[in-house]
Amino acid sequence: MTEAAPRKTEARTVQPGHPALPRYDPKEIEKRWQKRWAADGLYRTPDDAPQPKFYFLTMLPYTSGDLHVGHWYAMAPSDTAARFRRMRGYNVLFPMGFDAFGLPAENAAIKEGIHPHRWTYDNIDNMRRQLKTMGAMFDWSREVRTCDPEYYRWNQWFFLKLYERGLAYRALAPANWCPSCQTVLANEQVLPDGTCERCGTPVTRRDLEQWFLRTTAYADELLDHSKIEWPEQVVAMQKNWISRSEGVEIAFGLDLPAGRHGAPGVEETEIRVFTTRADTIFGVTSMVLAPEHPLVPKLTAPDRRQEIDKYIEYARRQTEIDRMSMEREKTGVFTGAYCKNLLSGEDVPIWIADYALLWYGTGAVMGVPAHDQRDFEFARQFGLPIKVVVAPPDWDGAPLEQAYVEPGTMVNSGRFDVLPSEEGKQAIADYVEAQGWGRRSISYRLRDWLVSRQRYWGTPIPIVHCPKCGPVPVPEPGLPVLLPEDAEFKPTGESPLAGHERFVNTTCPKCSGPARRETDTMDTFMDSNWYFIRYLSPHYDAGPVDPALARKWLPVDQYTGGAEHAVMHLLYARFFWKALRDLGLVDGDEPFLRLFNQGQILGPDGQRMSKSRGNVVAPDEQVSRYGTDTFRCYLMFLGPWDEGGPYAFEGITGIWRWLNRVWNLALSEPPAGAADPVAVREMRRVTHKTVRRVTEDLERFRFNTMLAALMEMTNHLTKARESGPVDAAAWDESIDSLLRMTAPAAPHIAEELWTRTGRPYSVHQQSWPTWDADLTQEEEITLVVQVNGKVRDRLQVPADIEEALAREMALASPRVQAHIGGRDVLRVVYVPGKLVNVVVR
RNA sequence: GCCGGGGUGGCGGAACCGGUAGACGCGGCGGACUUAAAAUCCGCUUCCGCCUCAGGCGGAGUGUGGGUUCGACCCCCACCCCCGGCACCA
Repeated sequence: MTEAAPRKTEARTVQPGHPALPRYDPKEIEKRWQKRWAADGLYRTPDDAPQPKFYFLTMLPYTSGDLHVGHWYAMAPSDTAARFRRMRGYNVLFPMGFDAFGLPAENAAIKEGIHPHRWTYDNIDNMRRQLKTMGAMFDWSREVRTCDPEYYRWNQWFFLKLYERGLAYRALAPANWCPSCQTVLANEQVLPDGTCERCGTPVTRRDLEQWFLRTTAYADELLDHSKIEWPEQVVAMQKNWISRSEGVEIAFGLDLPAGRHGAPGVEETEIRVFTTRADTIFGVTSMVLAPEHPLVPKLTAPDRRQEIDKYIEYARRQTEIDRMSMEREKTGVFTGAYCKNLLSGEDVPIWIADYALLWYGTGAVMGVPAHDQRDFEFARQFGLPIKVVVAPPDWDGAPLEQAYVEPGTMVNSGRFDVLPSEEGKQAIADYVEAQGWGRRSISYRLRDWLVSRQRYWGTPIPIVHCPKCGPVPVPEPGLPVLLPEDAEFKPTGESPLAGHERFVNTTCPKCSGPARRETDTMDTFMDSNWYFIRYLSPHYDAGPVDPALARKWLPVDQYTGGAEHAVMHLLYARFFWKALRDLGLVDGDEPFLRLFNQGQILGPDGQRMSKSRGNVVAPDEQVSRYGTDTFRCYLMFLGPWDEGGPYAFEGITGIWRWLNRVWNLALSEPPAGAADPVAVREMRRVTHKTVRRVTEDLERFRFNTMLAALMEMTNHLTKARESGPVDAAAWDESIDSLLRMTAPAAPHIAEELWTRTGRPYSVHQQSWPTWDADLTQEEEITLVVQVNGKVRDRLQVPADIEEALAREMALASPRVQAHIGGRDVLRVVYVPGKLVNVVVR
């Protein structure tokens, strides 16, 4: 590729009062520079550059096949910020890859008869092509595809490391089952309304042997975000999701009367509950067990058995939707058994009810209707006594209309009476611990991550089930356990791999006897746990990452992506990183030091874009009409990046016009001659102020105001040129800065103009301009004069005006005098450089 | 219900640390160029009222109602609405 130069055949536009200029033709320019940059390896990130490293990561796309506006909205501003970093002297790593495993590939295969492998790789090729039209500085030499065996091999390797450490385990558990996807889902993948986040089908429960990763082992550490700069919103969502509660585990005595033993030999002598309200223990009037609680069959009275069984059956049939529906009346059944409140000595009837959740706390709730709204409703429903033990202020002993959950003074609580309930909480916890009836404990809402999936297009779990040895890890030389190409992948509820004889039948690595492979595959969030580590050395085969490069590049300095991943990817990835840290594979406690969530781009109607609504904006179409640079800038100009918002087709012309003005400005000779010194100083002031504004805006990802500042500068230069001779040096400085500052947002036009104005290739290897604070000083300011806080006059005064003079001028203003109207001046407030406020009355 | 974020012209949005509300852009209106249109360029454009109307003057105004302050889009209190998340978590 030769140096770009204006060609004779080019179309020209005539500017009023200016010689004919070549026309701005983004199509031609953009294609040409993309080729040149690729040929020159301009965006290859060296591992050994002397500059400080900066790892700028943006979330990789799922291989849906088409790059939509949402991708552009996420990536173009990220690219701009990364380019800015680079110009500021950092060695910036800005990689890209493809999240390539997952259900859609399989569904497409079933629907259209294309193999998931083929579907995925075709999509990758198309998306890579589309991504390249963005003109981003992605280092394609580091591309990662998560469905490549050389990638998922390390998923398996990690899995085995976690398994060795007891962080991966298999357990029988009631799992979220999507009848449509025919697979289990992690809790995070069930929407609040109880439907599958992928297909919207109501999720049901199934008891299944599943693989889990022990995320709860890191619950407390995951709750600590003090080492990272993340949006408050995401931090709040993670905290909320993990939700730590401090309380006490307390035993209730279980001494079943003869004849009440459901089964011979009930060895348990207690039921343990978890409570955060130990202070209310004297108010317990029922014990509520989750229907699936293991003690239930043992302690149910024979005459209650039928009803209890019916209720258990009813509870397990509930979909998440039923179970979560609001305003539902409390249901439950009495077991016929009692337990003993060890503190009060009272007998307490044992019930089962589905508002007690097996997985939370101990799966058993002490029912305190007076001080817990759920228990209150339950007691009302079944006529259980409501015993007040924490007196509300001014309580006259009347029955409560609803649970009183606030602190108060303890009553009816034996030796703890009269204590403030907050103190009572501690006193009772101490007492319980001293008596050996329980201990303080912590419960989390967070549950372990269910990672196995009964689907084909994913990473096979590298375990062999041997009838003699049980589950046996595949030894490292046996990795990767390859996903067979020729599987029948119709969903049956069992993994499609289960029907693949050659895959399933194997020998036990331990005893060499016949054995069967695990046929479940891993959740695709496993892939996104560490893809950013693989970018560093995508083809390294002695480990998941070249350790030297891991030390150099990790952790990620800046991560950008959508907030929808707050409690899935972003939580799993933090967990995973911490596990890797403890395995000695990475250093540091957090994978992503800074996070920024862009908002969501909506259709022109303000609704989520969807084919069915017909409000989808096709990026390719916008690009072919206006060019990549215009489209990139427009996405950034729409509004604050973290807010997202509707895409308005009309507005893009504003950016288009602006880039054309920049084009004309840079290529036209300004009128020569002796320039007015005031105008020269003004031009330099505008330029240096703009450099400051743009720099500060880019640091904070405020692309919309950055572009507004560049437009203002452009407008100023246009006017300056119209209104007389221009100082050549000041003009050159302005154009130079303008082009450098335009380069991150509109890389192609900036490069073209940079070259056409005789500057050395490439603008993207130039340093970012700096500003001179002295030159940004205004000579004149507008002094606002207020009377009683209302603006009454504006005076043009020298910036360094003396206070006395300013006050004098303000009071002398006829407009101000008119508004004072002879009233007494009480005081005059002077704010240097801003205003004078005359207070009268 | 709880936790975050937000409510500013016709529209997207701007406003530093409490000091000119409406930058920048779209749209609209008027004008220049053109046979014409497109494109481009220039001017005006928060609302209301008034006047001696190329201009000028006054009032109101940042979801609502209060408060603090010389001065509030910004701080405080109460409330309404919108968006996102969580929601029987003991």
